Amino acid sequence: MKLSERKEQILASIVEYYIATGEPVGSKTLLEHSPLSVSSATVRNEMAELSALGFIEQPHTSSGRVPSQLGYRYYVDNLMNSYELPVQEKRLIESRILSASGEPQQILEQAGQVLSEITNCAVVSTTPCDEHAVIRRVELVPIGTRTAMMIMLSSSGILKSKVCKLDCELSMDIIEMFYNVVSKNFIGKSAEEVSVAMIQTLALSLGSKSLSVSPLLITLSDLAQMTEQTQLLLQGQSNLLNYTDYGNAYEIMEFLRRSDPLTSFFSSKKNENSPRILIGKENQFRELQDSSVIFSNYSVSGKESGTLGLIGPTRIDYARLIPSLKYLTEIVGSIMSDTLEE
Amino acid sequence: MKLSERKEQILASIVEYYIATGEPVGSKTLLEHSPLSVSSATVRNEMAELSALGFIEQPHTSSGRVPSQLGYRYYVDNLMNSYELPVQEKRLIESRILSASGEPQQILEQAGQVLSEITNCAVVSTTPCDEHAVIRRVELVPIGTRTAMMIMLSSSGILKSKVCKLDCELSMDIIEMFYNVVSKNFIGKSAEEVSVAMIQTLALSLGSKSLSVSPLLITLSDLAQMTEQTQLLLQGQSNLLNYTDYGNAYEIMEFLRRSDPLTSFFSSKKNENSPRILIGKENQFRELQDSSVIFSNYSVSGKESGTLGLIGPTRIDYARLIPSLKYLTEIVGSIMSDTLEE
DNA sequence: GTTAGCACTCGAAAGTGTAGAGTGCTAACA
DNA sequence: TGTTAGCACTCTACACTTTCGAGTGCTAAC
Repeated sequence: MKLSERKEQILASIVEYYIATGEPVGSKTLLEHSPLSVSSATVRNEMAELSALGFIEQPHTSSGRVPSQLGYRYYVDNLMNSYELPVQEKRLIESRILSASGEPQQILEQAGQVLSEITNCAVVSTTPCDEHAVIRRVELVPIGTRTAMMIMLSSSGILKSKVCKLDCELSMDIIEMFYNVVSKNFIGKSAEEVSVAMIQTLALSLGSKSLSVSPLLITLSDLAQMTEQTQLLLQGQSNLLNYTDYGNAYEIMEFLRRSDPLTSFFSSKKNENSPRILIGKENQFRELQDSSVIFSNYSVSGKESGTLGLIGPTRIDYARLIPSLKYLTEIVGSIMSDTLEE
Repeated sequence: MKLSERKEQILASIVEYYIATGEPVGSKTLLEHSPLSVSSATVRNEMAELSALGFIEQPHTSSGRVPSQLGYRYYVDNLMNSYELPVQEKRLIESRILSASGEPQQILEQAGQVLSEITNCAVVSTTPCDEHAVIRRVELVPIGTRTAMMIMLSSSGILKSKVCKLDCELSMDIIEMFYNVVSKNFIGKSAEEVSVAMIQTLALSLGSKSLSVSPLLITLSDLAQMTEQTQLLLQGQSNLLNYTDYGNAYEIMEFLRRSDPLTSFFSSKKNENSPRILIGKENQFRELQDSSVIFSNYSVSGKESGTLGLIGPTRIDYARLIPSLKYLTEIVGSIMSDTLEE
């Protein structure tokens, strides 16, 4: 549906004023903050129609208007002027992210930190997950006589490590055998392929030696699983406390902490266009019905790999946040790709 | 100061009832929840004296009494019966922590998770920091032709890694030279000793080859710094939102996020007896004047290494939390020590 | 030293009144 | 026909008052 130009102007004013102040907008107030040169009565008439069409709502009979979910949607789709990040700020952001250690986790952590600061939203991000990633390298670093740290590196740059305890001394023999087994059976395989069954078969084939190697193989399969699993990072939750009249902050924070639903939600959206904006009930989660979720995927080496998302009240500043999020995903992707470039 | 037995009994009742309900306790209510067989008037007389002595306070003239900071202190020092964790729960906790990867960070993360669940407090913990720890191992894992991941392992079990980008190809030559330099100059040294000056001197001594190795050395010094730095982990903040009438939760959460003050606070207390209990203004932080902080150190291989801490309102259940915290520090210490055992 | 009784205090909750922002409708106007 | 001024009406926020009850301190008697 296409609104008249004046209605659009009024709707945009309502959305922007409400986003800025959190106060419902009356016809008079609106005129004070808009270039419109008509009387308040005219505005009232237009507002009544916008109400009837469902674009704006009244918290109570005699209060100003507030954008409805539909109103926000129309605004985002048709009226919003995206604000472009100034180059200076881009530089600043870039340098902060480059100060991270270069590992995906750390890059995301820095990016999330920056994003939560500039957006005042909660930030969620998923670690890169590439179904076609393969195990590139496995290292075994002895720590004690019976303990070693195993490190797994995947082709998508994920590094995981785990301490492994053995039942017997970790001799050169065992280490050598382990590396042999690894290079023959694991390197170049995807993490998914490393199943418990596969480990068992392998252990059997080693015969008597399997006893000493099997703790290592179990650790290896744990690592494969950890590599395969997408992790959800959560930052800036405390930002949500700043919004008064924004539902039960505790409930939202608890929901975010339970990470699983969001992780699978993001994975399912991985190949769709981004950024995606879900306003209010457009998202499926009961706990986020009063929230907006904006998310965008970053690509590592040309492949969609993970997601950065923002969560805040529906009255967040879409025009400012969307470009910020977009820039952050671009830069996260490019820095991660850099690391992996051959 | 020693109170009479009856006063002690009354104080204990007040503290316990108030901790349980959050409601100020009146003389009548107190009798309903106490085995005391005197009249409410007698209790009132005793309460008046306890007020005069500063052990309890009245939020307003005609309301029940609430323990003062001094009252809590007396309770914790003299009246509290520590509750012992049932073996079953201990088992459960242990198994959850053992499921972590064995790295200090992960162990702490699990422990913090458990602790925040059973205490309903915010949990802070510091990674182990051992001034006498030395660099045990440095590994260089090539990722691309010009990128490599460097991994540093300290004798206290800390594992840090960073991606390093080189200006030229990472040849076998360079790798070999790097390992040489490392084993000659870094292994067995403490992380503190790795200074910028030292790196520079070293680079100079390598002459023409220094150009290709120096990015690696810089990364090495970054890693040394990361190893040396104590990190603060923060969990269960959202628990704090559950306490009504508990100051500005946002302010507290922001304070916890700024981690530096707490990190240095904990480091300064590392060699003191634990657990330590700071009630209300007994701690030095303006933001935590209405909170209690309970912390306890864990030792790895016999040396005090890091801290687990709980932060909540002054009316937390000391009798229950202190044993839980104590048990968690014991188990964290023992699991970490296990990993390092030679 | 303990207790019953009583007058007193004060906060929480519920009720009342008012100011002000905002509305919808109508009739007049360009 | 679209715009506007005017007006009666609605409803919230806020301040103020009243009431209720939990709790107190004090006193006199046991």
